[in-house]
Amino acid sequence: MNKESYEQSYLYRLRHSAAHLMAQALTELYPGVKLAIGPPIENGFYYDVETTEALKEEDFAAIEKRMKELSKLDQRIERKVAKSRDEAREIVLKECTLGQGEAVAEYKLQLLDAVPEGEDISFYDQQRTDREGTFHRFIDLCRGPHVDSTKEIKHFKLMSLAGAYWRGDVKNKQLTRIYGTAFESQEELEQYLHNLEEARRRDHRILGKELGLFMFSPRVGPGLALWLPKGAQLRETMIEFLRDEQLKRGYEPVITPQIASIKLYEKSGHILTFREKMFPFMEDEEKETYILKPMNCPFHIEIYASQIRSYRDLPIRYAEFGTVHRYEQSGEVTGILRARGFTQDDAHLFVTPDQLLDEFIGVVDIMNTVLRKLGLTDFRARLGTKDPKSDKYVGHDDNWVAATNAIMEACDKMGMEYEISPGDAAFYGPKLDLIIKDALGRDWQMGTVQVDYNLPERFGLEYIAEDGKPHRPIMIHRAPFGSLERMIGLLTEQYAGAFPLWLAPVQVAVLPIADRHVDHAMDLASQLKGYSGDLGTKLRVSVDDRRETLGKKIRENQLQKIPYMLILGDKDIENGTVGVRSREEGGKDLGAMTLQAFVEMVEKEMD
RNA sequence: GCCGACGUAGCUCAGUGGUAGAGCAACGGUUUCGUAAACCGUAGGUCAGGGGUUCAAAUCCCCUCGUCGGCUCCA
Repeated sequence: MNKESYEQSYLYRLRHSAAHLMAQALTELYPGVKLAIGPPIENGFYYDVETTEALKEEDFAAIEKRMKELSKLDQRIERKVAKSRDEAREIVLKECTLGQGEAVAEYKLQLLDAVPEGEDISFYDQQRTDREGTFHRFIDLCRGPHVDSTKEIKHFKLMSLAGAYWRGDVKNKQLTRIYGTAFESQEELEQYLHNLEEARRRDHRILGKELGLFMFSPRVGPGLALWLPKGAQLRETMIEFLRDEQLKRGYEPVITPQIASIKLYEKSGHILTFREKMFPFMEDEEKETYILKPMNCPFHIEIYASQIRSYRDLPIRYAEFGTVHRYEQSGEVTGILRARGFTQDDAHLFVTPDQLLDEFIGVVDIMNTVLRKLGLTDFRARLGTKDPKSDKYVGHDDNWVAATNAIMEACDKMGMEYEISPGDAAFYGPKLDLIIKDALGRDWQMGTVQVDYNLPERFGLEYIAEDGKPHRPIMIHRAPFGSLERMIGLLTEQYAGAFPLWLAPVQVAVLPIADRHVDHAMDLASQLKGYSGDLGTKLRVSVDDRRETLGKKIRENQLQKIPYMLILGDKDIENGTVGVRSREEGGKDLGAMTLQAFVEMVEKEMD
């Protein structure tokens, strides 16, 4: 179901009503609770509240119990429209607060003020007297729509608690957000919970450990990954792929240091706009301050600026797999999807205004090539623009407008659809980002292209044009993966660890059946690796020479998601064949074939 | 950083105030095996760290660190 049809659906209304039912239970159980907002969301609903005492997850059982009781009362949910803003205010203060007045109406009054002029101000009212004669009522300022009766809300579960800033602003008070979910049937609810469990098994942090890709150590520090041999191989493979692709397209590799004097960052504007994301500064004995690099761009700019550049030299495309460190807040670190140290597949293009459009299109093309190769199809593009209200940007508005227009023009020309997201620009310019969901449905920004008029200006970059006069180049910042860490984390989840053959850290496992087959297995592996023989291939091969049963070796290599196993016993040695097993379909026996035939098969698969 | 949850052997987990456990992995031995876990044995723990309550703490309380779900922020 897509977003639009979901928002029109009964399920969406049901969840919205479930949020109200939860709020009703909360007002009864916690007198004095201040209600803020409670919308339906992608997989359920939440309500933000302010309570006098901190809520705990152990309170959920009591809240759910009361919700069930209130549901059974069969309260009719009725829509009421206030005749005027004043009347609406009266309802909020007198009825919504159930006599507690202004003390609990704080957020609702603010929401009322935010209802645009001319729009209906509606309330949803649910009430009933129970068998003991107690009157229950809940009326809430709300656009709706809702279901007809609380009786319809039967299959729900409270999921988690979180702090959430009022109106999403850190400067505001932090409220308590209660997340829940609701479905039309018990089966669907259980299916959803089951799917959550399944998604957890695809989590890159779990697979990363099981498959030996990467690890973290508290002695190294949060968000600082240690890459294990298989994970490092994966990185090398991805780097090799992209490096070739870039060389083909006229990129030139450069290499720059991990730290630089603070002067570089004063010039770039990082100190003004990026400081809180940088690791603590270092000071040497001469009192020079150094900074661990959070971005590669100023370094590439220094290389550009080191010589007089002619328009004949442009475009210049400097590429670097540049490792950067950013001091992410402690609660924000998420495995390798959000780390404190990560490597960008970075490049900076210095172009003339005439070249901008073509170069931008060239970058989008390389991104498409990358996505296709990696098999990522489920992504969306987002144009991050400047938030006019924020002061976290550098440069003149004219530059911003020109850069934003350039991106839109290029996208239109390529027929690329995108959504505009104000406030998601980089501090120096607007950007086009690719957004992909992880196993748990969270959005992550992956590849990015950014058009930048501002850093060239700050650094006074020039090239000599045909007219013999200095002109200012435009920069394109771009990273098709985004970062190796995030991309590998995401790919791990997309493929549930079963990487495509070209990417798999170990492509082939050779399994000798008994000790007497080990020498032969070693020889075979050496040929497949291209170290001996004339198979004309270079595969990544392991030999499982442990003294274990064949069944066990197969099981463990299958769990390691190794694409092919070659089983080697007396029959094979006699016939000059190997028994080939594919990891597909839970392990498929492809029968005996010659090594040559096997190599032809895998080479074809990798084309 | 903030709100909530969690932290027991290398891994997955059991153990709710009274002598720290299991499976897998490791190690030693036996087995040499044809498509998803051979058999027997051995060893392994400051119960994340620190402080407190108690005759007694893995278990209750406080602090710190780390991890997880969110918020904010981001490749």
